[in-house]
Amino acid sequence: MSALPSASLAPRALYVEVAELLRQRIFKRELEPGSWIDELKIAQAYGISRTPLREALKVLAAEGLVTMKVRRGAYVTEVSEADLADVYHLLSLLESDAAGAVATKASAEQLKELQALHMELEKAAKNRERFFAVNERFHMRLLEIAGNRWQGQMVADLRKVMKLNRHNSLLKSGRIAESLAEHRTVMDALEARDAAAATQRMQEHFRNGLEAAA
Amino acid sequence: MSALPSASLAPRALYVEVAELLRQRIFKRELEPGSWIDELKIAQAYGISRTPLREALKVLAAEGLVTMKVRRGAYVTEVSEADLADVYHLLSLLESDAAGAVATKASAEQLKELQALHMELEKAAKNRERFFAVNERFHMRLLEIAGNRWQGQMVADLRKVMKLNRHNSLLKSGRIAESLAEHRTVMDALEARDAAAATQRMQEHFRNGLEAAA
DNA sequence: ATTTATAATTATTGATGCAAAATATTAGGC
DNA sequence: GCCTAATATTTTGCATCAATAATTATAAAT
Repeated sequence: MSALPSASLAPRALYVEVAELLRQRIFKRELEPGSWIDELKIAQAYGISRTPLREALKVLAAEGLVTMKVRRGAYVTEVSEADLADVYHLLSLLESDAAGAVATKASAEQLKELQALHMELEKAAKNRERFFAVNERFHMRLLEIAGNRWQGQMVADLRKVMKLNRHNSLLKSGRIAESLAEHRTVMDALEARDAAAATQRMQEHFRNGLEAAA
Repeated sequence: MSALPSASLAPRALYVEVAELLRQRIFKRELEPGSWIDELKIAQAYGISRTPLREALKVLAAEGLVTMKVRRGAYVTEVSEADLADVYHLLSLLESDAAGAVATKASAEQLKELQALHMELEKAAKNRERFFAVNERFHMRLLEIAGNRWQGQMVADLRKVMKLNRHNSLLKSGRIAESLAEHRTVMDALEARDAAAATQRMQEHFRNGLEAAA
């Protein structure tokens, strides 16, 4: 029925395109956790065949967003509170390590870039939607600068899984001011080139986030 | 031409089966890193269609074993020395954290289990092939006991990627005795329920492994 | 009335076919 | 003799089709 977004400049395969669309629908909770994903319905709605759709579902399964059951199709993954704690623990471990790496290896330009993102974050404090978007960009840029692509991929996947849980602490508006203050201390440590401090500040940032979620 | 292994007790989908076969062929270097994967050839060799094969390739791509290029098919991932260092770094981070968790939360039975695996490892010191197999089981069991399924999945995937590199330090026979001694110190820390020590011993274990690879 | 067995419907999984794109090959021109 | 252009072949990617398995509904028997 509805046409898919036209091919971008760098033409992606259809299954990649569909995977992205489904990701967004899952994050928007149009597809609820635990619910079955009707292949036929979605294929018809998008006006595509089931082949690229099934390939897209396997990509999402690898990311942890959907769960494949044998002969029963794909289901949106349900993330329990315990799961959320596990994911938080890993994000803390991986991102605090990355912060330490950035403190030592980042170029002056890269630190400036992070500083700019942090300023943007401060300006976005009133707009929840925008705050979360900029916050995500800051964290992912930090991982990029850390320069370990496997680490970056893992953090990206974990952050996706985190979005599945509605009790995601980052959604609590009361946390924004505190979150911003913690970010500031991380930036300070980075600019002081203090790896140990950067690691610890980032750990605290996550610990506070988890406590707010509990 | 050749028939696939018959369905096991818990029937898996064909694409899962094929993914496992390809994994083994990649680890055996029948499919060399950097080489192109001929879909048609493999599908015919296994007597299957390209559909489940393509799904299997996407699973392997998610694990990092193969790399998909748009309109150019699948290639066995090439792992550089720099990549190997990155992977080692992450394994160190994730597994040392797991060791700390196990030191505090493992039951007496679970520690006994690890102890048994370690004894098996000592007995396998002369047989390289067997040593590596038992070593892998020990490390993966540790992750299971740590109880964070995402962490376990990540370590499993990273270990697969590590196997792609021929200069994998674990393949150096000279390291076996040292590796065994380091394992012993990890076990001691676990049995002493000393989380900090367990974490540190495991970190050292990986640091030594990486240095041996360089 | 409840349970079991059988039949029908529905959905997943795997195979086949087709079109577009990329690569290789060959012919023609400079 | 080499470079360029056109053609042919190969291969990916998507769609359609067929078959197998599972679930649901229905009917019969205890």
